[in-house]
Amino acid sequence: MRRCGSGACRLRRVIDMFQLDLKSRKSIYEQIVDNVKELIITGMLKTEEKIPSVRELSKTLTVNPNTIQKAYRELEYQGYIYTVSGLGTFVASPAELPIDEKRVSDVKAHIRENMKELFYIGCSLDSIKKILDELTEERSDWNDKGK
Amino acid sequence: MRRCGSGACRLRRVIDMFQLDLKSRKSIYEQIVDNVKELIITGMLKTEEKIPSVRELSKTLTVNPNTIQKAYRELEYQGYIYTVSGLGTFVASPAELPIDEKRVSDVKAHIRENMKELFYIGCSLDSIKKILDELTEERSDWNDKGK
DNA sequence: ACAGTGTATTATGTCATATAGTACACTGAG
DNA sequence: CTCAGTGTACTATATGACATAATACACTGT
Repeated sequence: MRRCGSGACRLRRVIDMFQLDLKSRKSIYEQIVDNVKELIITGMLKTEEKIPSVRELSKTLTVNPNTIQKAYRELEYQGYIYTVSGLGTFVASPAELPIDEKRVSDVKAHIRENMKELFYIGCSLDSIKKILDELTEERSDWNDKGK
Repeated sequence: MRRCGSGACRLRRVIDMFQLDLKSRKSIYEQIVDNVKELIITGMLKTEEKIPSVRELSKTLTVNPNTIQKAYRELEYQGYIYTVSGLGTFVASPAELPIDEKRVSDVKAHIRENMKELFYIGCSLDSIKKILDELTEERSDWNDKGK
C-alpha cells in the first residue's frame, strides 16, 4: 500500500515549511498544530498525503518527540489528520471533518473581537473588507490547485 | 480634582461586567486585559473615566491585587489606560493610542487565519461576510452612544 | 494625620510545557 | 521470521508563567 504520494522529496519540502519561534509565547506544540493546519487548509498538504513521522519531524525541528506527538494528537482530535499504527500519519479528508458548531461560533467570535480592535485602533471599514476580498481571490487559487 | 464621572454607582455597574472563567486556559490577567479592552472599545467605559482601583477590583473579583496590577500594567503599556499615582487609573483617549503598525498587521493576519479555517470547516463566504455586516451595524450604535 | 491610590519586592505553591529515557505493539520489506 | 520504521504509552525531571500571600513605600486629596 503506497500512500506517500510523490515520495520523500515532496515530504522534505513540506517539512522545511515549518516555522518555529522559540521566543514566541505560543507553545511549540501549538505552533506545530497551527503550521500543519495552515499547510492542510491552503492545500500544500493534500488529502491522504503522508506527513512526517513523529521521530523524523522531531529530528528536523530539534524538538522532543513527545512534543510532536502532542501536536499530532491534537490535530487528530480536531479531525485534520488520521493515523495508522505502524504506517504513519495522513491528511484526513475535509469531508470527514466533524461539524463543530462550537468551534465555528468560537472562531467567529474571535474574528469579531479582532475586527473591533482594528476599528478602535483606527482602521477603516474598507481596509478590513479588503482582507475578505484578498482571501476570496486566494481561495480560487486553492481550488485551481485542487483540479 | 474630580475625574470619577458619575461616581461609584456607575463604577459598580462596570465592575459587575467582568466575566472571569477560572477554568479557561486563558490566564486571569489576560482575561482582565481583554475585558477592560472590550469595555473601552465598545464605549461602556468612556475616555477619562476612572476604572476600579487595583485593591477594589481585587476584592470584587476575589483575585490577588498583583494579578490586577499586572493587567493594568499591560493595558497601560498598550495605551488603553493611564495612571496617576495617588489618584487612580483612567481610560486614555483613543487619539493617544500609539499607531502600532505591527499590531495592526498582526491582528489582520490573525483574522485571515481564522477566516481560512472557517472556509475549510465548510462555512460559506456569505456567512463570513455577515459577521462584517453585523459589526458595521453595531459600530453605528457605538457612535450613537458617543454623541 | 489619614484613608485611598499606584507601585515594588520577596517568597511560595501550582500548573503547563518541554525534555529525557524507556518500553510496547503494529506494519511492510527483506 | 527478522528488522527497521511507525504510532503510542509511561515515568521522571526541569523550567517558566501564573497566582497567591504578605509587606513596604510614595503619592494624593480631604
